[in-house]
Amino acid sequence: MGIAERKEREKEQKQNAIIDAAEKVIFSKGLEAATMEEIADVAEFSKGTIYLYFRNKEDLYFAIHSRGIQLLHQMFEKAIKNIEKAIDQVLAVGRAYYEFSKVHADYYKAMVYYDCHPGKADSDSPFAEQCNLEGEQVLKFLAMMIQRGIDDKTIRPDLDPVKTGIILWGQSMGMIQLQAMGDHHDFSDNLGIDYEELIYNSFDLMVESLKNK
Amino acid sequence: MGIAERKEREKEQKQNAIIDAAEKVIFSKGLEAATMEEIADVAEFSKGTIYLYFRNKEDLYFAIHSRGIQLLHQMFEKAIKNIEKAIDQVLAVGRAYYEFSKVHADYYKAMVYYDCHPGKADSDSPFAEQCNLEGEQVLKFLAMMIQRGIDDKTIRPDLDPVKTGIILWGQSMGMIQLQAMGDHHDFSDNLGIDYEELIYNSFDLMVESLKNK
DNA sequence: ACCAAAAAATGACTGACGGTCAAAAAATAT
DNA sequence: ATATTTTTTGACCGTCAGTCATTTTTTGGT
Repeated sequence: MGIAERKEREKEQKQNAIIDAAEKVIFSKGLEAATMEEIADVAEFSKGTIYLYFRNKEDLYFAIHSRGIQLLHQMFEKAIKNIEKAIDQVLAVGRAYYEFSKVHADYYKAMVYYDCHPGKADSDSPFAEQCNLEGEQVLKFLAMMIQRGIDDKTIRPDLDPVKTGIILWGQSMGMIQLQAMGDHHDFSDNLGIDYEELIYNSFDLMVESLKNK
Repeated sequence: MGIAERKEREKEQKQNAIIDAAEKVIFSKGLEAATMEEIADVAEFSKGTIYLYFRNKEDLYFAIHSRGIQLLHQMFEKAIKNIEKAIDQVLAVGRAYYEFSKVHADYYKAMVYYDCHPGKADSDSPFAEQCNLEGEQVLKFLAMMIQRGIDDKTIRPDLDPVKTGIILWGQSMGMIQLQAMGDHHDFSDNLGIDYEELIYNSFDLMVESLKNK
């Protein structure tokens, strides 16, 4: 009797359809302006149904966030594909991150929103859980890259791979966030700073500080 | 006739009293949970009066944010007081930033909220303006520090002071934000990472990459 | 085919909150 | 004492997240 399985599948399909709708609405109108009612309309469900599949609005953010991390992770994997030395992979991953923040700006914004938000205490939805897991996987990816660099002697052997991975993550995030800040506030448009160049400069500095000379 | 002047003074006092009340409420209940009604109660005004002094809720955030930057700037100034070499000042400022994020966690959170928020288009309140100005002053402070380092030969002469200042700012912000993320999501508590150590490590790496060797 | 029980979907309703504004109160000027 | 201007008020409005009694659809036994 495959009814239970079919229902399981249908439930997941409906969930994904709702996330699709949420993306459409949120990406076009912004996080705050998007209403559950409109998301429901686009998903062709009633509002009440949305709440059968997601605990609340925040939960929908988590789901979108999760898709974003997966996309980012894929871009990271692709970025290092044809690069020999791990130290060069570090730069490639940094650039991929920046690329992500531009090409998938909507996902990026959703992710930042989640990261910067104090998050209600009861964030124990399956989607929040998945975000954490996927975040850890990205960190693991970075740590492995550093380890390869130590192994192939292109990265200083005195660095801790896990910690260094986290540091790279944090510093890159900060630089990219800086640009995002500059975008929505008028913050320092005064000197006409080229953020792309600045970010690449910062990546160079970071790579420089890791190099095994 | 000093009535106009007195009224001016009173208006400012009332404004500050409202910001005080907003801080009390927002710092104790969080940004979202705080209501204008409660802020008004604490300030001992009616809700309508609040809106005579502030355009909207966001405007109150800006005012709090502005106080936060001023405090941070003061801590930066104090941090470099008795330090000779500019390169050592860089580290001191980084540590002061981290200190700020811990000691004035409430202000820090308010500032992050502002920085990460897409910000409604009409952010042309006097308080938003002031935030931008104060932010630029901090950047100027950092740029001057780098310039001193180039002058006293402790920092690489090939670096652009303004850009490098911004990079330091962005990278430090990213590292500290990482810790804040770890605090409210369960993000990578798995490996029991000591964030304080990690942040200090990252500062060391940054300083290292600036040193004139 | 039929029907009862279970599962899924609905949408009117609630409570809460940000923001407004006509009216009231207070301060000032004449 | 009174007219005028400034300041304050709080009832009111529209909106939206989230709920739940009711309806619709699906399932499984006969």
